[in-house]
Amino acid sequence: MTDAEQMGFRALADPTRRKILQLLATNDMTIAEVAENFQMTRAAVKKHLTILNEGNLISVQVDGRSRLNTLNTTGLKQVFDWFGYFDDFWDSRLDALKSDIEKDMQ
Amino acid sequence: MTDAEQMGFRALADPTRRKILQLLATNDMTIAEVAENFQMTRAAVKKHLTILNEGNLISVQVDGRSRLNTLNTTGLKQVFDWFGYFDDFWDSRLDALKSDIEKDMQ
DNA sequence: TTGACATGATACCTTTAGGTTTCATATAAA
DNA sequence: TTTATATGAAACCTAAAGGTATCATGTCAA
Repeated sequence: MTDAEQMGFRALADPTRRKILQLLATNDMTIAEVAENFQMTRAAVKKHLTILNEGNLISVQVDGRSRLNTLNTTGLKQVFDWFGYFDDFWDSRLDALKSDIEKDMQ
Repeated sequence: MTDAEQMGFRALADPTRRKILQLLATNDMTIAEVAENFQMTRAAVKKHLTILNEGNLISVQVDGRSRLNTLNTTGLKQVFDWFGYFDDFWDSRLDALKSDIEKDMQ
């Protein structure tokens, strides 16, 4: 069983899936509604939604014969947390940038 | 030509490449040094480094016959910025870090 | 209860990814 | 100048990814 972090990164690697997340950030949508936004079959979109779900990036509310896909921040946070490893590096680069700016302003 | 954001996400999708970035966050390394940390051939590691470079996640300093791979925050930042789209959905460190950055930039 | 509709699921195809092996090239050292 | 060393690069293999088409299933409506 692949770990959650890996599933998240894998899910985010595809541009269609990232766009789906952005769509779902605006509105919860059924599979059919999501599919309207792409030039691929509903089956293909369904596969992407499955992968997003496995990465905990979306969750699904079953409502009769339709399923509403909603954004799930759990997976986003897991991936996001990975970046914390670079906080120090990041901050020092940020400091460098800051002093460059200050130098320019003098 | 694929856009920079996509190259970054693609580069981060592989666990070996993420580990390489963590190694390089500690020390700049030659290809051979990076390869010592994995059970795969140097050629395979080289491929990973190429993909990381294409995603602007590392940069390379040529030094005679050896090449020193160093972390490049450009690509990290590009990927990181993508998460900004979801700011409204969470209250995580993203908001904290972003406001820190904004404060520093003032 | 019958038919339409939203989705699930499987088989299949093509391209991309990740890996190996092998050989070429450039530079450092003897 | 010769030899060892660090890397580049190409050919090749296998598995996974992303897509299609097709059919099955569950649910709503008439």
